[in-house]
Amino acid sequence: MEALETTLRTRKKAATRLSLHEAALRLAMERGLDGVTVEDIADEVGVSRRTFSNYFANKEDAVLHADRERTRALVALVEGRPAEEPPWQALRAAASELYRARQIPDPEWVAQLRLLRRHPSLLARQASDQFALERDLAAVLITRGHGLDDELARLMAATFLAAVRTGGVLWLESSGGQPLPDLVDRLLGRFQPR
Amino acid sequence: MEALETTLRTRKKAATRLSLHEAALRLAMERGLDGVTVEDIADEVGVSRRTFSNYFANKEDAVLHADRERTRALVALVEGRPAEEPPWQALRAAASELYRARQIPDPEWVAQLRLLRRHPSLLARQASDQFALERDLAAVLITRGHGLDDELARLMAATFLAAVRTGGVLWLESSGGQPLPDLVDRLLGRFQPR
DNA sequence: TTAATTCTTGCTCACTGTGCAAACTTGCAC
DNA sequence: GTGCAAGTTTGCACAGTGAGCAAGAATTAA
Repeated sequence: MEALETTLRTRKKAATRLSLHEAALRLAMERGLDGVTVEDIADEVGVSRRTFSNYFANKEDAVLHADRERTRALVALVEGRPAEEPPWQALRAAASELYRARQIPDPEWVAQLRLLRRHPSLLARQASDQFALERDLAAVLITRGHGLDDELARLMAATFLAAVRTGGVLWLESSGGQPLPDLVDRLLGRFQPR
Repeated sequence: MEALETTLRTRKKAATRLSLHEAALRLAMERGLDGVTVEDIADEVGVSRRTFSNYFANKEDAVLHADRERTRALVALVEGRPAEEPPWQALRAAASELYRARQIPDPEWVAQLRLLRRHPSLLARQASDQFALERDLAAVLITRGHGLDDELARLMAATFLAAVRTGGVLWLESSGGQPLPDLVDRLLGRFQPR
């Protein structure tokens, strides 16, 4: 996982993408998503509007870049869990790992959650991203065995992601009254897979 | 439920909205969503582009109109279930009722599902619609009592809608090998929050 | 150094979403 | 029916968007 191909070109691309994402998030926080144009974001980073389009299809995508990556990471974590672990337990453990891997509450993450609440169009994109990964997650679960059929795998993946998302929402609504990881883990514990 | 306020004005509006929805769905089926402009849809119905905008924010919304209504109906059905029914059972029953209430497979519904599969942007909107209703559904569940706390209610609502959505996807993938209602009911029986 | 590959940019164009004001339609009370 | 209030449709204008294309710049591999 460390053998990232890291040529100058690759690094520059990653940096630009990250900058665009950060600028998008920051500007959207300051002025609201509607108060920001694609051009504003591009200007902020010092690239052309056209270049922005080379990286992201629209501002929503730019804002949600980190969220997408997070979900991708989550799937990878599930993949990395010990094979003998039962599916639902592996999912719970992967979620815990995800939270443990970064400072909580990650300020950027919180900023994103807040934006999500105010802007339904963001929610829509986020969901779309998650759906795209539902398939992948289900595939990972099936590969892990444990006699999971396609149907149950899909259902678990959908349920799991819904629970994680709901955790975020609830946590934000409760103004962080309790640690996010605990909340999510409790939610995940409230299911009875069979 | 029958005492619909039905003035000419109201009926005309409903008719226009429905026509726009149907035109949007039909054209999208014929040419793919990207091959259809808002103007095409408006022309088809004999109304201006501006008027389209008075009814729907964009073509995705127009295509998904019926889906939105369906989910709304589902929430209403849950609300109508006997109070003594435990929450998850009420949800299952409501889903059954929803399917029973119309011909299966409803050709329009199938058309929509097919479009959803081909166009991620539709998935995004659909999700957004469902999220909006998750809150309402959770509220209904809480009103029904049974000692549901807010957290579990939200989790149940999210899980339930995810399962219903997954049912649709799986059914479509399996080319309708089994009746959709049965599939969804089995899913709902396999996985439940407690 | 050179040639090939990849990335950035500006230009253009069709399409979109919305504010606004003028016409038009409908509802309702007389 | 007439007339007025309330609601609806339309055209117009305008800023913003996403994508194709080709010229030029940067990076890579030789």
